[in-house]
Amino acid sequence: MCTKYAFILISRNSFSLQEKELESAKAEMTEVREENARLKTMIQKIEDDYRSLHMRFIDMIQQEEPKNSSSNNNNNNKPSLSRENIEETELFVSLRLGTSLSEPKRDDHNTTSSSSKTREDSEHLQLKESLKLGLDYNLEASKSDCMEVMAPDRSPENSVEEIITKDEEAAGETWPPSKVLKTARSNGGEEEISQQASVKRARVSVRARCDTPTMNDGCQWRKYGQKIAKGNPCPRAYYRCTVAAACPVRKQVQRCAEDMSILITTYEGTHNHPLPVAATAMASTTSAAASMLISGSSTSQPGLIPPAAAAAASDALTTNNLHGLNFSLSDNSRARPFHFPNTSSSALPFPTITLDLTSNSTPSHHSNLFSSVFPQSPKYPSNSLSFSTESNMVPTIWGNGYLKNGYNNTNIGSVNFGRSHSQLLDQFNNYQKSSQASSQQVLTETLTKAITSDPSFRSVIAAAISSLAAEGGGNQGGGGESMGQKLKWGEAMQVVSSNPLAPNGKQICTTNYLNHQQPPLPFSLSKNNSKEAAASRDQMN
DNA sequence: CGTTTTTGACCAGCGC
DNA sequence: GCGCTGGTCAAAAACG
Repeated sequence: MCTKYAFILISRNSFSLQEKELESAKAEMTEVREENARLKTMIQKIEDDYRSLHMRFIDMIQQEEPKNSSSNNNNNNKPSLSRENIEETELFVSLRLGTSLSEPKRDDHNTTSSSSKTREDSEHLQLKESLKLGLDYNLEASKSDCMEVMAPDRSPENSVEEIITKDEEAAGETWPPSKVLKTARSNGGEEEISQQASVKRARVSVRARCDTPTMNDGCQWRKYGQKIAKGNPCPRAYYRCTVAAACPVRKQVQRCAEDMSILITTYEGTHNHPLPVAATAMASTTSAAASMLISGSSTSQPGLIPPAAAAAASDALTTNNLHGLNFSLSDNSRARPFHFPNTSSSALPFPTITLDLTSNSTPSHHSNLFSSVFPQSPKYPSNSLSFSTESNMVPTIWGNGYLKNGYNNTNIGSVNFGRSHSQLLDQFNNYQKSSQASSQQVLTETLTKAITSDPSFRSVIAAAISSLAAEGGGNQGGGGESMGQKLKWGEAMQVVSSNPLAPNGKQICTTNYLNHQQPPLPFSLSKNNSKEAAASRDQMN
């Protein structure tokens, strides 16, 4: 009797439990629908914004086309190096790209809505698989002179470090190693030397989660040195571009001491040769950041530049240097908190802008990265312009800006896109799932929203566009391909991802965001020196 | 055999 | 001036 009653009770309890679950599921669905509706509205608005912005942009390009054709003639006249004739400035742009190894696996991809976690996972996967960064920029009018400011004489006499093209890192950053400078001086290149000294050096650092020794950026590199840098047990490798014999571009590759799954690739110099198509993606990204820094620092004065000066830098990007385009966005860029430290000090500080596209989704992790990304170089204050993503759909979504402070723990002049972007992007993630909108469209919308809501982000995008234009219009045959090419970042990324092997056939990391897939092997947290890396490489081959 | 990598040496800049 | 550090060179080794 009692047993029977208990059974009935249990049954009823079980039933009520199921009922509750059903109700909660229904409530959840309702919430999701409401959110969906909100997001649709938001997307609609963003689409409108994007269209208007795009139209304005096209108009500006068309307006500037005649100007460019005339100003391009001045490229060989060292247009404004004199303007740059301040002390040599070390510029350091750090871009962080990459993915998280802890990302949801493909197996996790299910469409059930039983939990928000699962939903997020599937959303991330969908985004990862489909999103592309699509500025959708038409290069029809891309005879660019936006980089001409940085483009010095290209006479045959120019030594390696002087050959500056409208290319990635553009902006006149050169690689004037002291020895090369000495050599050039012995060759009687006094004038050139003075130019070199005046030309600012920009560094573009790409931080990517990568389990291979180097990252496939589309170029061919030859290793010429390796050093143990202070504060990082992982050796720093020095590579030189071998696509062209005299290409001055070099890069440093080093694992992050804090998170050895992160590969820090620092580019310096400008390619003096056509870039392979696969290299254009990275070139575009890095040139965007570099040009931003160059432009910003060109207006800076020793020491902290006032916000107005920083804003001027921003404005220079968004208005003057963009092909001379009036990329006139709202003027709240004045509040842009850039900081270009004292360029004449002995410390040669590196303003650092961090495009944090590694997936660091936990706030605590952000804090860690914030303070210790580059612990080995405390002397370099940095500007960190950080673009983080929450998963490995990396360049597809920019946002969730978590600051990475490049070289010390002082958060000076950082630009943080903050949670607003993150939330926005989350919303996009959700929308992406429900609407199956074209990934590129979503991305451009995302960018548009970001552009319209954040002046800093705006500047970066503007610089990216300018660099793309420069490549299209310049002699970067491989980079710009051809005039009128509809260059989309996503396409470029796909090109890269389709080429997981370096030209020399060795496996290198295209970064997961390029591959749109998880790394095949879990990254070992052991000291990842070059030998282990080589072993890993061998294993993968 | 040509190319790439490794690695110790060298150099310059900077701080003390 | 000295030591430290980052960056580069270049010979030797490894690789294909």
